[in-house]
Amino acid sequence: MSPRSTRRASLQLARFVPFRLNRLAVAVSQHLSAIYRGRFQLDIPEWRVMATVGQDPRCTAQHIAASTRMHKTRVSRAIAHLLKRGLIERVARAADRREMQLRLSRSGRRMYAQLVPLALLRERALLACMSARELRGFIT
Amino acid sequence: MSPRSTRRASLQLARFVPFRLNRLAVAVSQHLSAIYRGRFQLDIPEWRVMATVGQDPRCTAQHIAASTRMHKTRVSRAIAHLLKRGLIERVARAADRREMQLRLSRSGRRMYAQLVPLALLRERALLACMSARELRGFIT
DNA sequence: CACAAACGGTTGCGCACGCAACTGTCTGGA
DNA sequence: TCCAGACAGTTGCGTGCGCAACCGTTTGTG
Repeated sequence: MSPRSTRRASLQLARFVPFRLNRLAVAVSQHLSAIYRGRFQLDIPEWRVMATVGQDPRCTAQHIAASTRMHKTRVSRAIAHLLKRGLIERVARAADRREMQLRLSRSGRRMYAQLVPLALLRERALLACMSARELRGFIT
Repeated sequence: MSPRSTRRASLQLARFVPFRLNRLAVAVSQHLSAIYRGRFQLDIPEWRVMATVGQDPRCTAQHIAASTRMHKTRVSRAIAHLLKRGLIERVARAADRREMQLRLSRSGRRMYAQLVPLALLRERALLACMSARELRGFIT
């Protein structure tokens, strides 16, 4: 019988699934974050906004917050940075002047075009490495 | 052929594995964090220190940092809190007066005894829910 | 034996975050 | 028609974090 199911259960942090899940996610996040920052000077919230706006050209801050599950203030500040850098543009919608429609600027589209294949490449590399080494052994 | 492997690859954030991994980890973390806080008034770094010290009664801050991969300042501050609350104790080691040996106090052991089964219970519940719904579908 | 480098642990500082409160806009009753 | 409540988005504030610099201790090499 494994130590996990002996009479008096013991807790080994290194085997505790929520902990391992978090550790893995942090490692992956930091890895990608370093790439985004080095290549595009984007942090993760900004990268997510770029990715979301790029795939849905009529999206709004609200929509980004909902689909990425980021806090609306985090979204707001990321958008502010991207606006200042001229990577995205904002148009007030006549139908409802509260919400602002977001879309990539010309330079934003240029960045997005580089960003997408790089992200997909990294995802593939991680999955290749993970599904063999990590993900298989992760649950067991 | 799936949209992911068409000629011009597209990036859907909601399908992007690093993003989903992070989202899942955050959700699990917040779930547990709320429990730890509500039940024991512990945040996550403090909880990790309790778990590590509890399972290795001659451990040191250095050891905690290495095994949990937390930054040493984060560990230091968590230890400071737990000391102030009297949940752990610290003894200078004669062999090397730089490192401090950590162990649970009486009340710390009492808390630890409640903490372990609760954590294992939550892990089991999460795995039951995840391996069916999330983890299976996560990779696909 | 001495001193520079390494090491365990702490602290000052700047920064990103979430909460709560705010502004401006829209909506649905009474 | 009007106004209370909801909603999109922003901002002030307190907090927790990581970096870098620090203190005291140990180690190894001349």
